[in-house]
Amino acid sequence: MFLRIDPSSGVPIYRQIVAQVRRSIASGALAPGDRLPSVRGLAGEMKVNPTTIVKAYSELEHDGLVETRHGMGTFVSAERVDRRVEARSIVEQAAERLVVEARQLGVADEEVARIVQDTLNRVPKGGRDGS
Amino acid sequence: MFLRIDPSSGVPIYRQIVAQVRRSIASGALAPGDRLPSVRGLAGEMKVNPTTIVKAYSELEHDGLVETRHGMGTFVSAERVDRRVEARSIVEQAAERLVVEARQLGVADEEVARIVQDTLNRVPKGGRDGS
DNA sequence: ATCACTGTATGGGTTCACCCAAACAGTGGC
DNA sequence: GCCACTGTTTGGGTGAACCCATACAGTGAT
Repeated sequence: MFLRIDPSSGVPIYRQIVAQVRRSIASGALAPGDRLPSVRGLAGEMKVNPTTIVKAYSELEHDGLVETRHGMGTFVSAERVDRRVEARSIVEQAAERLVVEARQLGVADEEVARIVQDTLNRVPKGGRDGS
Repeated sequence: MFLRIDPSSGVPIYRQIVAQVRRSIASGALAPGDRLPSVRGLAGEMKVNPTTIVKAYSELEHDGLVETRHGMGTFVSAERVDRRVEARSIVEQAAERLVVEARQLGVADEEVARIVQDTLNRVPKGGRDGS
């Protein structure tokens, strides 16, 4: 399988899964329409509870990267993926600029994270919802 | 006093205090060398536990904005304040640009926070080497 | 209908952030 | 020493995040 996690890294398991699936999609290892491993199958493979996989897949679905159909499986979304990957990469670049700038100024990491969070809270959300 | 908090806003009390002290310093309401309200005094005023104030002051000290001397009080740091305020404001602007960009692209808040966190983890801290 | 797969929902245990009450400890004036 | 201030430390309660075990529910082939 294409997933490998580290249960003792402090990073929640379901987030590790989310991150790796995301990369697999971004890298093309998972193409639109492809089916992800089944909840039970993947859970058995990495010796985790199926609910944990569900949580990871739910988050991916909430972000529009995958679609799940009850009884059939979970699939990589068709259209929006490219846009999202692009968008993410743009945001990543912006984030990197931000971090580099902060580092040069000697601003602590926690500080940077806090500032971003504050900014997210401050700016009105507008209408965002998945689907 | 110059502090006003909202215990039911979801934002931790100690973080509200930190933010407001920070602004007071940035705006000049608190100058280098000034003494902050005592832990007990401030706690009594806003009907909170002294420990909560301590946590806020500790965070401010950790960021180099204030210095505390046991038995005497907590004081605004002398030198570094200006630089830090400036740095923070710069980072804030960068963060705002980042958020605005992310919003326009339809990237979810959690996603943005995650990207920033990932970037912080990815870029080496020590200030040596550039990826 | 049954079977073997798929995802979904519920309830419990562990861990951690946040806040509190109360006891501990330093400073300086009397 | 005593006292009235200052910051510090310890232990506990509440709630949320994370993970789990287990039972519930949809799909499609037989």
